[in-house]
Amino acid sequence: MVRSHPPDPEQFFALVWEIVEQIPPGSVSTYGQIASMIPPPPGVEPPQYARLGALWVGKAMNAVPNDSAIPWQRVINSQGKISLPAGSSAAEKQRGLLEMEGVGFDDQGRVSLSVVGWDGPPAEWLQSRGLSPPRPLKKDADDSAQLTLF
DNA sequence: CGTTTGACTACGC
DNA sequence: CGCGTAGCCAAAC
Repeated sequence: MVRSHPPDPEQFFALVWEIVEQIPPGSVSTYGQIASMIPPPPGVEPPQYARLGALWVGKAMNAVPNDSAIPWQRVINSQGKISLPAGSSAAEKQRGLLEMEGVGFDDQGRVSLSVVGWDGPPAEWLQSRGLSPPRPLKKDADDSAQLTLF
């Protein structure tokens, strides 16, 4: 880890949560993708933010109040896997919530980001908040289905 | 009070 | 495709 918190955690977290609320059921986003929509906070250089942004989004997810309606379960890591400790009750809960939304996992515990990956909020939504379009998701978590289509 | 350990990710073997 | 590493801060142990 580097800097374990953004300069203004509360403001950064609120922005992250607002974005996460836009993720529709059955879709997932990643820590890095969400970070890519948020510009570097004042005083944070872009290279530093590139390293830390995803970690800070993770902090924001960790800080989601228990009773909130924020769909925290729809945020996973860039590999398409759940980032909570494998086998933990929290990880099981996250997987269960996603499966209830129709998100499927392969035998390695990964989702197919090319199938359920989110493409971000509408451009005007982002624009009105000074945010950027998300960086495209990796496609490595592809299931073999796409390959066998050919 | 020294160590450990992060809701991460890109990159090199 | 899987595994280790850098990044170099801070709070929990």
